[in-house]
Amino acid sequence: MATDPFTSTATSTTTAFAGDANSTESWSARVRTLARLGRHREALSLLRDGDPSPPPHALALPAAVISCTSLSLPSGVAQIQALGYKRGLLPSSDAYLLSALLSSYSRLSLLPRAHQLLDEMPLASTPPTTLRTAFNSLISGCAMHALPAACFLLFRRMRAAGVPFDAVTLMALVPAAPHSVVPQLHSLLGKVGLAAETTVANCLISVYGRRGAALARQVFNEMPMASRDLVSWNAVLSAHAQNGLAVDALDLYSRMRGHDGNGVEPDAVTLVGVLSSCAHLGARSVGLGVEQYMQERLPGFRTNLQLCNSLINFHARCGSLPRAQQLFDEMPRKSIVSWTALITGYGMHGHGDVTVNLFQMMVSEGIRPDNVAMVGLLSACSHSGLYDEGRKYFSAMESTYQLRPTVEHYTCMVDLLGRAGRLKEARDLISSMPMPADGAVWGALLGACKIHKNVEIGEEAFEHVIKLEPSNAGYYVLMANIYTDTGQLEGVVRVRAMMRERGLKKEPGCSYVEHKGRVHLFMADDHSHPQAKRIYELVIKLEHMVKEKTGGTAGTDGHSKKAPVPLIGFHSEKLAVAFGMLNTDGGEIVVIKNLRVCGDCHSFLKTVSAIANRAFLVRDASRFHRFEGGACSCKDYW
DNA sequence: GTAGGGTTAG
Repeated sequence: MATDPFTSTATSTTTAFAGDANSTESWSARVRTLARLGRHREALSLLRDGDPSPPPHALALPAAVISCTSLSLPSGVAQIQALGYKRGLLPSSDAYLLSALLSSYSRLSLLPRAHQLLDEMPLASTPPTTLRTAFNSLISGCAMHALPAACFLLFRRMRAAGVPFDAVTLMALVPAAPHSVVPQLHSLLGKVGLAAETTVANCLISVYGRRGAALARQVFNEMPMASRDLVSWNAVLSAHAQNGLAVDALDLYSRMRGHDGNGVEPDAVTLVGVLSSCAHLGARSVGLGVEQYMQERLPGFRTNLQLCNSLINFHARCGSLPRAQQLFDEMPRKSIVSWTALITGYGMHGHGDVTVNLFQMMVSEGIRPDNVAMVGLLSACSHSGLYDEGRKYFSAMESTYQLRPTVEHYTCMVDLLGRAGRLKEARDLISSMPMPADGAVWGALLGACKIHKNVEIGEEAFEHVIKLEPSNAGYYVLMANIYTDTGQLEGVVRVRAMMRERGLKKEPGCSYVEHKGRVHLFMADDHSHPQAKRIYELVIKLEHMVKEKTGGTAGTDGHSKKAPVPLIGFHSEKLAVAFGMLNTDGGEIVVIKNLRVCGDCHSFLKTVSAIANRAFLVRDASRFHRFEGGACSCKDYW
């Protein structure tokens, strides 16, 4: 191979080793320096072509192995190995060369050669520390190739031969281990006094974090403050962000930046986790603060694909869709994640047409959709009422894109069919699923029954959903609302009794608005805000104006049609909007809400947007509603 | 001079 700087002179490897007369640094040391700088071709040329006096020092060889590995030159590695035997460094006298070779063969997917090399080492006459690093290298190699059984077989051999293990051994084993074994390794680490080391604790935090945040948090909490480094913070923060504990993730972020952080500065990894949590919560001010930090302190962030994707996702899901689009357009390189973030954002805003176009553009750029992109597309179709497109893309999953629909895709389809009023079809789709339906699927059907006031199918969905998620209060509330809407008060009483028996409380609704850098949070019927008096006065005034304008039937939910319409409590979004109107003169008021907007608030906000000539952008639990001029961007389809 | 920790989208 002409491009192979090492094997091209295969016959002269031992005679043509180079020196560098002009350097006071020994040329062997220069090989190492060049390799360390990533100048692998130069390192190998020097080793191959220079004046071979003095002959290469043993310490040049591991560096050369690393260079060959980086350049994917297995034949070069083999030559160095041959040289190692000739010089008596192998099979067991140079621990560094052994480690480099074992790791190199693993990285080059030549595990049998690595095993062979290890097997050649004479157990009795090799120093235990050399054996230890050799085993560590190969265990790490097997872990790299996701071969847990091979890792543990080596570990067992190691212990049977009386070879000591260390933190490196266990840090290779922990991520490879089946989850049930991790606590055993953890206690082994504790017994030998290694669990407190920063790198070991970090490894445990990240592995525990894959299955919930509790154990990850425990390890983090048990670390002495001073030994927590950036990686410790990143690992524990990500553990929370990835397990849906966004509030805790943001709490950790603020602790990290404060006294507890001990001067640790967030990096791109930190910010990816923080932005993801902001996107989930709708924590606009925190996310915008992160963006500012990136611009000031991480000038290279635009070349960091993951970080850019997180920022796009944040903007797409927290209100500034144009900013998301702008960032997307400016990206030098996009991945499917970038596309999916934007697709999902347009979907949440109800721009189904844009979503479908984006999806087609993505495909025409040669990006094959994955399951996540399809969830974004299908849920966009459902939010926009694109019934035919939704069905088309669902069936294209298998026929065109070779993707097997998951339970989430079925959930989107049940939602799509259900919203379109095809409740029986939706129910039949659930029965046809090749996998067991989960709570979300039945919940989607239940939600559709709420929209279409269908008690019969609603009861069926309810029965299933409470078996699967007995403690999710939202489903009981949905069922009770179906009974309310259809005038079946005994049903309401029955569901409320179930909730009481099971100790379930409706999750309190809350909304917030940001104003002048501060977050103003409102709960339903909440009087704690300093401006509460004025806010309530405005809501009551608006209620009266709305009633006049709509002829006294404000709610669309069929709430008591007779005589004086009672105010339907003071839902948090009304309070938040009123606060926004009192404190700003124009422009859009952005409200983030934890639950879905109810029918009454929805028609209230539509009418108020016309009366007051203001625009409200409300992000609820599943999408955006933009109220302007008496209408909502969801076209009453949500 | 060798082996070794953290990352996004529904």
